[in-house]
Amino acid sequence: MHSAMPVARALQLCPHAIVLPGHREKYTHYSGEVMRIFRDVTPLVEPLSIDEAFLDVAGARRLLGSPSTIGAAVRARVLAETGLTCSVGAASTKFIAKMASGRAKPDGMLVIPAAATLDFLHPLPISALWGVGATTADALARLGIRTVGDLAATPLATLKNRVGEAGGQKLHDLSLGIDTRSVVTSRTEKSIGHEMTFEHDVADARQVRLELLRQSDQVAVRLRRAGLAGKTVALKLRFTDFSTISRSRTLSEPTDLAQTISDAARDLFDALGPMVQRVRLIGVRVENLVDASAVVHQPSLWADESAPADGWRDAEVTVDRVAEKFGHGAVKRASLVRPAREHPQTPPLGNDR
DNA sequence: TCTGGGGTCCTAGGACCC
DNA sequence: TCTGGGGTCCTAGGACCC
Repeated sequence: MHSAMPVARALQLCPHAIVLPGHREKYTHYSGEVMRIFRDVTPLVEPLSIDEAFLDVAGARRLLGSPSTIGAAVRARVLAETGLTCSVGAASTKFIAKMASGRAKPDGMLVIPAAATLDFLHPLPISALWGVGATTADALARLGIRTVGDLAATPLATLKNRVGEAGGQKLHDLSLGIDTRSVVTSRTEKSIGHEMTFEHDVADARQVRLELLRQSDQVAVRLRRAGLAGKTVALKLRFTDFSTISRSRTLSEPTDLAQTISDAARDLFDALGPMVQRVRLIGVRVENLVDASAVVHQPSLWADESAPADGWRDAEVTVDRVAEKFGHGAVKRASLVRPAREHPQTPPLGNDR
């Protein structure tokens, strides 16, 4: 058995295994404790996931000692204060440090001095590189590239040809130990979403819509807690045969409201037409996040019942038609194709609507 | 081997603008 | 009337990570 293995598969291999539920709150709590210890060492901490972070200790060396001294101290403190073991990788770049910590697992430490970087890197299989998964490893193997050393000896143009512009450049740089990224302490979230696999695949569209409503609500709550609003609503569907599709719509302004998110998600779902396959998973995600306090709310075209009926209704119909035909992103331009003089009764719509 | 839920980043094509 | 090159935005899909 190994990590990320489906429980069903694990039980096949090990029928007497005892399966325990997860405890997210506990993991979040301990994550906070561990990150606090990291921030005691240096303020330059970049959390990478719930249980890892980059620490820039360049400025702390005079005070705290060599990288291996600092690493040993961090490991000792985490164990003493949380009871958890952890692994440390130390190197002159983030990428090498990350790979070193991977080689140090479990419960170990590996320090790679700058001068030893290529000796450490080149014998490793390419699959050990951070960012190289099964697909990329296969594609490179077809070029006869198996180790990081092989990669370093491959012309950049060949790599770009095989795995794309950005991917090729990244692989080339990494194989030479080049990584100019610095430790970034604050990163803003790019998207917030929820998804869920049904217990049994679902054939009833109403049940799917109900779940979309629930997820939209959860996403909206998380957006508001984070003080964020998002402009794009994305729907994800996975079917019985595991095929997966996504549909998204960009709104005319960012939202953190469950109703707006849910309306968009439901529209995207309904636009797919009648369900031909049973649904295995659905998800709602809001992307293009911005600081909610920066969002200037335009008067809503749909909700304002005090507006002169004719003008609003007229505009509403146009906007609905445009949105239906060209997608919600096109609504911004809708008002531009209807000169105001043709509709003198239409109230001002605001600058960009 | 029938495959969770949270994310990030990249690509490619089309529409559109200057 | 047909044309280029650079750039942005939007959408769909996919690779990858923990």
